[in-house]
Amino acid sequence: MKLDQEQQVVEAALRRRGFRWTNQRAAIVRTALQSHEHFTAEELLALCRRIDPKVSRATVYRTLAVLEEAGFVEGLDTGDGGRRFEHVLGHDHHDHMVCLGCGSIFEFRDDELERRQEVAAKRIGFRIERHSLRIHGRCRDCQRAQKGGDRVSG
Amino acid sequence: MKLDQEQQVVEAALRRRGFRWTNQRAAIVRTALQSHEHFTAEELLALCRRIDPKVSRATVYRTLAVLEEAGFVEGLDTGDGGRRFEHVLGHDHHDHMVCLGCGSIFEFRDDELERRQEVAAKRIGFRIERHSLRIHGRCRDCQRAQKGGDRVSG
DNA sequence: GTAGGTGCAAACCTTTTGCAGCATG
DNA sequence: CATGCTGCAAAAGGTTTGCACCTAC
Repeated sequence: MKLDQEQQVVEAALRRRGFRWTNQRAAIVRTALQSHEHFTAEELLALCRRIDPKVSRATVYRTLAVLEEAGFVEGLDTGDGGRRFEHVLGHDHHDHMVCLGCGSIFEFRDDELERRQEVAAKRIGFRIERHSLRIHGRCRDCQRAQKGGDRVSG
Repeated sequence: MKLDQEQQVVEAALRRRGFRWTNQRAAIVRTALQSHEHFTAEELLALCRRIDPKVSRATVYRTLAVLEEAGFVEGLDTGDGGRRFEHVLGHDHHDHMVCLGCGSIFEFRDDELERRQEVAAKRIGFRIERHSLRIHGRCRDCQRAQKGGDRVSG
């Protein structure tokens, strides 16, 4: 599925829900769809402003909330108080491993993992809306680089 | 293991790392150990002040950082920008479901879940140091309360 | 024409920091 | 008695909100 087509999917979905389709939203959606990185709200804002320099921060946040609610975007806490987002159109759901050495993010998916979570939730009558599994550790390269260097204090 | 004993474990560990043992830290550690809830920094501050009314917010944050670093406390993002903490002395590892309706936190543990993560990590040569699985959704009670009220707009 | 959306700036909330004074080791 | 810790208050992120204006439908 290509960009224009994806954008139309989002547009249609939002309209169907009674939202208006504004230039700002078009810019934001298009920018988010184009990004194959995990972006912050601030980064998204900067990128949007290349298309339309007067998109405001507030609109980016408001639109991200709409998109998240509609299921086109997923947010993940970075662990330092911030959040990053990714669009999920054409992606399968996946989880993340974050390298503490270099900050790289590795995506992975395991159906059994998903299933076990459903089971655990069902057991207590909990309805899952979303989840975030973040595994922190060291990627292959950083393990190699770290050999012999264990910290004790800052 | 009882409270005094646990507190001494923490004290000894911090001293060993070269930290001083102050009244404030004693109050904070004791309060954290006593709490079998997931507390926010602000809540911890309020509780500490019952023991010692002049403990400052800054000290609570600074001490939480030390405790987290030392592995006595674990922080978890609540998904709304905030964080909650729990002490891990005498606990097994577990994951969390956070209710978006009422904020309740449910703990659960699934060995297979842990195992699958190890497998996924091994597949790409990633070494896990820690992970956090947070499931966000609605608890049983909040699902009931929400029935029939599907939002379309704010 | 009228909701709903937008921009701006200020408010918010949680966490961090600079600095002078205090208390621990 | 030196250094690390503390309290205060201000600063620093990141996100939300009030309000008047604008625009899609």
